[in-house]
This record gives sequence, structure tokens and C-alpha cells, in this order.
Amino acid sequence: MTAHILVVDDEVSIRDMVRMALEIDGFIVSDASNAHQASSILEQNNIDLILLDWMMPGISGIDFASRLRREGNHQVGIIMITAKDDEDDLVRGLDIGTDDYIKKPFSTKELISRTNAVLRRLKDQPNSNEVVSAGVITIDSQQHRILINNTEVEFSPTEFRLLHFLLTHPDRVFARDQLLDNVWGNQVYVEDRTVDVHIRRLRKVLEPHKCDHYINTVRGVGYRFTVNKSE
Amino acid sequence: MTAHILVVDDEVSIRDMVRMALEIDGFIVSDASNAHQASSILEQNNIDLILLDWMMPGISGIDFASRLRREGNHQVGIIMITAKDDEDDLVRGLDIGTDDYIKKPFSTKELISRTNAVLRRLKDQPNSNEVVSAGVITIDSQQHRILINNTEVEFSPTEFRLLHFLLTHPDRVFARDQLLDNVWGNQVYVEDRTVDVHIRRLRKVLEPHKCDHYINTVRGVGYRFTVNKSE
DNA sequence: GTTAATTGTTACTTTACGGAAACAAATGAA
DNA sequence: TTCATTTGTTTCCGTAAAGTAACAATTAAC
Repeated sequence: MTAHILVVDDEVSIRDMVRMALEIDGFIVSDASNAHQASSILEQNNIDLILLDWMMPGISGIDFASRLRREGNHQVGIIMITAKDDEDDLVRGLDIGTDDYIKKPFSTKELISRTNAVLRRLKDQPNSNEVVSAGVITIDSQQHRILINNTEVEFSPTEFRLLHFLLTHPDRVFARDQLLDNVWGNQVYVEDRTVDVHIRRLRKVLEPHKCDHYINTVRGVGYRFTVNKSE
Repeated sequence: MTAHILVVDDEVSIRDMVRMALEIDGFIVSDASNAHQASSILEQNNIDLILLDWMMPGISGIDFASRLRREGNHQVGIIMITAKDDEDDLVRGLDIGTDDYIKKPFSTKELISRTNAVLRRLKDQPNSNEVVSAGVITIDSQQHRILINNTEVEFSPTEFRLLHFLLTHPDRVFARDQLLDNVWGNQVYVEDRTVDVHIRRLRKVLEPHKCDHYINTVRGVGYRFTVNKSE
């Protein structure tokens, strides 16, 4: 969930400033002072977004960005950081497929805002706006609503994510740590037993609607969601 | 179906670049180097959207846009292109009734994205002169009036825009960021929590009319407008 | 030029959610 | 059976999120 951002700038002061602003806002940040460093970091990490200085000694930001896109990397977001008097190069920069621009000098607020905007746009690509259902349960992600027998039932955020994951992966056993990875995210460390507690809470909410039996316990392994009674 | 776009800029390099980007994306493009040319093209064609340079010799973009709106042309979309990052001027630009603006330098992606966004918005509401309603609330955009149970209720500008956006996009959760993008505009950098405060103010105004329950809080996600009671 | 309204931000309060601990119950193995 | 292990369940507490009000700055109105 937490985005990993790569900051590429030859000036250490800019790097530090940007890094600090991003880290305060909860992002994971790596940085590089030139294109070569940036390349190796990209290879070794799962980078979501690059904040790239326009003018750098050696391989410029423009060249680096266009090379990335030419090589077929369209997943990573790229925000260019430009100085005032780079307007002449504007034409060159426009066709290489960057996601946004930030002009120096910029506020941290603008930085964060644009970063989030680009990340949001990238995330929106695969539309998770579908309606899924199993048995008497229907989940509308866009509305963020769950209907059971056409009646809305309230769930807490974690319960919502847990049920959504289970329902979209039916008839399959998941170990507790698999559920933690998929529902909590692989960056959070919580106890295995926490899953049990949340399964319990989920069952409790489902109980009045007589569909808590959709959630099976597989002793020694984990939990499974199924609409067919297995017993 | 295909949108026809008019590009107005005195610099030929910008015109060509924008034209190329738009044509690659399948738009029909006309261009003009000044306001007079633009006027005649507007008369002779069915233009959906104008990409208008802020600073032009002779009649400036801002003058041209405000004249269009004054003359009653509210159908055509207008996106301002500006090199200045003078916030005061930008605010003035929005007040005139332009649909969006793009700061130089900008990416082709941003250009295309904003163009599509404005076109979508215009299409959604063929003319914003329409009257929309949900439950006991009726919004007349042209009159800039909101009726609740056929009684006029006063809202501040931001409250008006917020309620209008929510009401025209019912039964859908919006994150605070999304609301900021859609109600405040994409380049206004305000805190997330500001949304909370305005939601509060909106509810406060709706409260005496017993329809504050239309606005749902979705914890951990954002807000949703719905006429159906969620319980 | 004075006043009122609007808006963004901050600080404080309230709510309720999530995580872990603790204990009970169930299960399986010896 | 007895014991160990796994799972169910409840309760407690810290904290993150949302509600709220007050404040300052800006803008509009008079």
C-alpha cells in the first residue's frame, strides 16, 4: 500500500528536502544522484514513482525518462522537476511520456499533492470498481457497500477488506500469513492470531444474516470462503 | 462523437506541439494564433473545447474567455494555458468560467487527461443549465439556487460546489483527495482535513431541513452522498 | 474604510477500530 | 483417558480517524 518513491537529483540539498517531505507523509524513499544509480535502484526495488530532475550532469532527466519509456517501462510514474528557465526544452520533454511536472521552486505541499495525484491516477488504471457477489452477499467496491439479501450491512474497514478478499478468492484455503499479506499488506507486521480475531468479528457480523457458514476453518492450515456447505 | 478542439496560442511551436498530441489521441484540431482568428473559427465550426493561451498579444486569453462567457456561450469548454504561476491571476481565471487551466510546462499526458476530463464533464451535463435533484434537494445551476422541500436554502460557494458534486455523483464513495480534485480543482493545494470541515458546514446547513443524513461518512475511505438511509 | 462573509488551518474532543493478551473450548495425538 | 496444540471468544487499551469549534487571513460587500 505504501508507495516507494525514487528521488533523482544531483543536488544533495534538493534530495534531502524532498526525501524529508515525502517521509513525513509516510512514503518509502530511495534516492540517487545520477541516472546510473537510479537504474540500479530501479532494478532492485519495486518503485512506484520517480521524481526526476530535469537537468543533471551526465545523462539528463529527460534522456533517462525517455529511455525508460522506450524500454517499455510504462508502469512507473515519472514527475519531472524543472527549473524556471527550462522552457526551451519544454517541447523535447513533452513527448517522452512523463506524468506531471513540478516547477522549481515548489512547496512541499505541492510536491505531496502532485505525488499523490499521480499515484492515484496510476492506481485507478485497473478498475476495481466492480460488483462482486457470492451466495447472498454482494460487494460494491465503488459504493463501498456490502449487501446481504439486498440489505446493507455495515463492516469496519478491515472486515470489509477481509471479506472482499475472501469472497473474490472463493474455495481456496489461505494460511494466516497469506491473509495478512493480502488484506493487511506485506509491510505490516501483526500477529498471526489477529487474523483469528478478525475472522471472529466477520462471523459475528455475518451471523444475524445466516451466512457465517461461508467462512470455514481448516484446522492446521487457515481459513476458506465457500458458499457450498462443506460438512 | 469525436471532439473538435480549438487551440489558440501565438507561439507556433506550442500550437504545433499541442495539435500533434491531440491528433495522435484522435481529436479533430483547429488552431488560431489570435483571438480574432479564434472567433471566426468558433462561428464556422462546432467547437467542443478551446485550449487558450493566457498571454497573447492583442486580446488576451483571459479577455477572450470572459467575453465568450459574457456573450452567453456556456456550452464550449475552455482550458487556459498559462506560463505565469501568479496565483491571483489563476483565481481570476477560474472565476471567469473556464473549466480548467494548465500551467506550462505541461506533459502531453496532462494535456490529454485534462482535455478528456473537461469533455467528460461537459458531456455529463450537456448544459450545466439543468436542474438536478435527489431526494428533497433540488439544484438549479443556472439560477444558482438550491431548493429543499421547495424552499430556497443558502449555501456558500464552496458548499454549493461540494453539494452539487456529491449530488450529481450519488452512491459513490469519494476519498478526500478526490473531492479536492473535483470540487476545489486539481492544482489547489489544501489540506485533506479541510474537506472534513466543509462536510461539517454542509451538514450544518442541511440539518434544519432533516437531510444531513444524505451525506454518509465512510470511515477510512471518505464520504458518500445517498438518499437511501444506510442502516 | 469599515464590516461581514468565506475559507483554510489548527487544536481539541470524541469516537470506534485494531491489535494483543488472556482465557475457554475444541481438537487431535499418545 | 490425558496432554499439547489449535482455535474461538472476550476484554482491554492505545491510537488513528472523524467531529467540532475557534482562529486568522483573505475577500466581498456596503
